[in-house]
Amino acid sequence: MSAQLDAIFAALADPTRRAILSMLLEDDMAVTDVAEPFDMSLAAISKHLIVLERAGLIAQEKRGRLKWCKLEPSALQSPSVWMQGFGQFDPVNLDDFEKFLAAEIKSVSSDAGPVEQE
Amino acid sequence: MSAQLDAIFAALADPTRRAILSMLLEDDMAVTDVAEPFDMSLAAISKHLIVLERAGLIAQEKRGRLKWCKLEPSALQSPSVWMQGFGQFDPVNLDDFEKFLAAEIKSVSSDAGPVEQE
DNA sequence: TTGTTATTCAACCTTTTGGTTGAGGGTCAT
DNA sequence: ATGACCCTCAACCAAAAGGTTGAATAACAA
Repeated sequence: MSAQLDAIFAALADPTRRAILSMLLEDDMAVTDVAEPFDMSLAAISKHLIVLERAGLIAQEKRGRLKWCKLEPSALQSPSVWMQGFGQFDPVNLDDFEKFLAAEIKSVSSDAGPVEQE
Repeated sequence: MSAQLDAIFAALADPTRRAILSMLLEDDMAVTDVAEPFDMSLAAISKHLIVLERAGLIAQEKRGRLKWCKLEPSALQSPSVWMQGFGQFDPVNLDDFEKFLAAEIKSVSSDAGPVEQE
């Protein structure tokens, strides 16, 4: 449905949220741990996570007092299919992806996100 | 860069803009012709086209008094690569795309977009 | 029980988004 | 030159987005 694509693309349009997804690619994390590298309030991160969940990009499961967040990569399939129809791209390879991911993480950490260097 | 992904995903998050892209997939069009099927002002469509152009998803070229809009499919490559890295999808095939596109157009025409039926 | 930790909720604020209308500037035909 | 057509600009508006703070809830630990 159209609204689902709306939600997914809107969720992906924010660099903080994309950075969160990249973090979750490595491991499931609790909310506080997701928030740790960002220079913004926990409540703000909590909101971002809700946006991601509404879009179906992550799932959140409460265990004890921690709420675990895990990636739902299959949610990216429909927008990916939608997009690919527009171009005659070469089949995507993981090397390209690593490159983009590295650039993304670097730029996010310098203006919006994880603060590792200062 | 991160800001470019921001702009592209944000541009794709609106169903009117996605419908415009789908229309341009079939043919280059002038602004007025792009606007014709939509139930909104020409100025609104003009703004949508500017958003799409800023994101690099279309190019606009003025010839005479008409301003032609054409798709720039290559702009979709980087976000597509970014997204694909999250899933282990099957290679995308065009049949899947046709299906999604049909559903998209249908749903857009019933709530936000081209008004063919009344 | 008391306190600490984890997360969300509620209220608020500012900026952005998506739409409107009306005026105006090019471009073409007569 | 006059007028019709194509498109954008400017000013405005309502709603949504993205952030804040402070209080509230829930689960564990002492």
